[in-house]
Formats: sequence, structure tokens, C-alpha cells
Amino acid sequence: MDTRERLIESTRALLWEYGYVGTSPKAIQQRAGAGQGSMYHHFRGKPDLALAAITRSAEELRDRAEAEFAGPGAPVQRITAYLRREREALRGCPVGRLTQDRDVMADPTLRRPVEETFAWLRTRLAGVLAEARVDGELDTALDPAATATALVAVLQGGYVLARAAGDAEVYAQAVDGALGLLTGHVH
Amino acid sequence: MDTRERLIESTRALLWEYGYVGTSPKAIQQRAGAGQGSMYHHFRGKPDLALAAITRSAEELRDRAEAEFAGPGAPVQRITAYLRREREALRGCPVGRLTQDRDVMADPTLRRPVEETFAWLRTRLAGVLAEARVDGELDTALDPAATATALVAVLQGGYVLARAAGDAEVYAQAVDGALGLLTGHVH
DNA sequence: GTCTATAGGACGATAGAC
DNA sequence: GTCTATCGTCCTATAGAC
Repeated sequence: MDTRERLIESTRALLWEYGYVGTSPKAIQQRAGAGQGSMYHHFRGKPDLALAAITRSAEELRDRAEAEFAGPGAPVQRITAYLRREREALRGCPVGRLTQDRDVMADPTLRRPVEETFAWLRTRLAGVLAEARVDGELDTALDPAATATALVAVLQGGYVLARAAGDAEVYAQAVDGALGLLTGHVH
Repeated sequence: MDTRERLIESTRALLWEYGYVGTSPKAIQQRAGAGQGSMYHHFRGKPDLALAAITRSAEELRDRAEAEFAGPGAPVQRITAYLRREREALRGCPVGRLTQDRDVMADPTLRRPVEETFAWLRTRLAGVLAEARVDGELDTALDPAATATALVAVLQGGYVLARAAGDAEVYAQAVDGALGLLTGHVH
């Protein structure tokens, strides 16, 4: 892994753990084993480096989700697989976390990947729910768009509650609760 | 409002908007219209002031929720009222937000109010759900604890998604989706 | 109680040598 | 490409006068 690459990966890790304000160029450099000059040679500054890191995290999230949404099995089964996928609950969502970062949300460039990721996720999941409905697998009373937003919210909120409790099991409980609610609408 | 009070309220507002790392004593003083000496006279430092602010925000959240959980109407109606209560979706949850703040979660003293608030909230909501079940209002297949965690997660995640989209309506959509799912289990 | 002065360090970035 | 030196600013806190 070359220096540029190490800088991006270090930034991703630090952004995930400390957020934008809590991540200093110095910390990035140390973690990457690179000097000041090295960092400023490859990137214009902290925002530029953050953009590379955020973009990559967003793509990763999207790719993983798509793999499950487009995977094998009936729609409801794919949704269940997506919801149940093992996640590092106590670390939270690397993209959702940025939502609480003022400097990220205030910068249109940094904000865009975050916005697009969740817009895509909600739409994509709504599509699979609509599929399930057409297949007669799901209650027609459910609105796919609202249901999709609620389910994605359960994951994002599950991270919050797990962190608050200091217990990853709380995340799993939120997912269980959501699946319990969904099950009543599955034929 | 005396100086001490203004300092706490200023800290609450700044903590909500900028988080712990993003909130400086200087900014607190300016917003409160107080000098350095004044702040350090009333509080030992930033963590001490933050504790006062966090504790108050936690109590406020709890009091508001309790007012709805203990309010008039059938259990499901009270839950609906709680979920549908108007909130400043784009500002997020003043307590849930702290969950993403490393310095807060790393300090047991600052962390406690956050932890307790959500532990109480989940338990209290589970109680109302159990009540609804006993009343024959709610499907016995639903686990009160898991359902409560999922519903609270929808709110917390709804904030995340609304902020990501830059649209408070997304929060409302998450709540709608959750209520849509819940409705299928109400007799 | 509140003020100003001051401290030591970190932040984010730039300059210029190699 | 990478290094060290340097910059101006902000951070959090303390000291001591009023």
C-alpha cells in the first residue's frame, strides 16, 4: 500500500472513530506513517483528504448493500439478510456518523456522498419491498418508501442505542424488533 | 437568568449543534455573555460544565417522554402520540447526538446520563407496549422489549436520515413507516 | 463574582531544502 | 516525494487584580 493509500485508509479509520472535528492532520500522518510534507503533497488539505475517505466509505457501504439486495432468494429473504448482516454495532456506521459532524454537513462537497448514499439506500430498499409486494409476499397496505426509510432508520438508530448502552446486543434487539414488526405483514 | 444558568443553557445549545469536541469554552462564554473568569468560577472546566448541560438535556427528554407515556388514552394511542410528537428533525436528538462524541462516551461521568436516558426510554416504552398487549390491543407475537428498542431506534435513525437528506420530512417518513408496521399488529 | 493577562500546547497550513 | 522549520490561530486552563 503506497503512502497516498495509507493516508486515505488512516483518515477513514480516524473519521469513523473520532469524527471530522476530532481528526487532526497530525493524527492521520502518524497513523499512516507519513510526514507533513507527504500529506500535503498528495492532498490539498484536511477537507480534500476527508473527501477521498468519505467517498470510499460511501462506496463500500453501497457495494455491500447492493450485494445483498441483488443476491439470491426471495425479496423478503434478501431484506432479512441485509438487516441481519453482522455489523460492528459499537463502532457505528462510518457514513451515518458523519451526519452528526457539523463541518461535514456544512460543506456541500463533503456532504454529497453522505446524502447520496442514504438516498440510494432508501430507494433501493424500497424497490426490493415493492418487489416483495408484487410477488404477493408482502402486505399491500405497507408503503414501500416509508417502510424502507423506517428500516434503514432502525439500523442507524440501533447503532445509537448500542453505543449508548455500551452493548452491541442492543443493536441486534432493534433489528429483531423491526423484523418482528415486519413479519406480521409477510404472507 | 443568572450567569451560571446562561452558561449551562449556552453549553446545551452548542453541544447540540457542534458536539463536545466542537464546543469550546470560549464559544460558550461568548454565547452566555460571560468572561473566562466567570465560567471557571462557576465550573471546574469544560467537562464539569458539559455534565450540567448533558444532565439537564437528559432530564428534559425524559420528562417530555414520560408526559406522553403517562398521558390520557389507550396505550397504543399514547405510543402514537409519542412517536408523532413534533421534533426538530434537522437538529437531531440532543442526547442521542452525544453518542457519537468520543470524549463524552469515554468519560464515565459524562456517559452515564446518556446511557441511563436510553435505558429508561426503552424500558418505559416496553412497559406501555406490554400494557397494550395485556389490554388485548396488541398482537401477543410482538416482544415488548425488542419492539420498544426498534421504535426508539426509528426515531434516532430518523434524525440521521433527515440530516443526511437535509429534509425534515424524511424523519416523518420513518415514523410513518414504523407506524405502518405497527398498525398491522393492532387489533 | 468578574475581569484581564498569560501559559503551553495543538491545529491546519505553508515554505523551502533535499 | 518526503523532510524539517516555521507561522498564526485557537484550545483549555491558571493567576491574580479588582
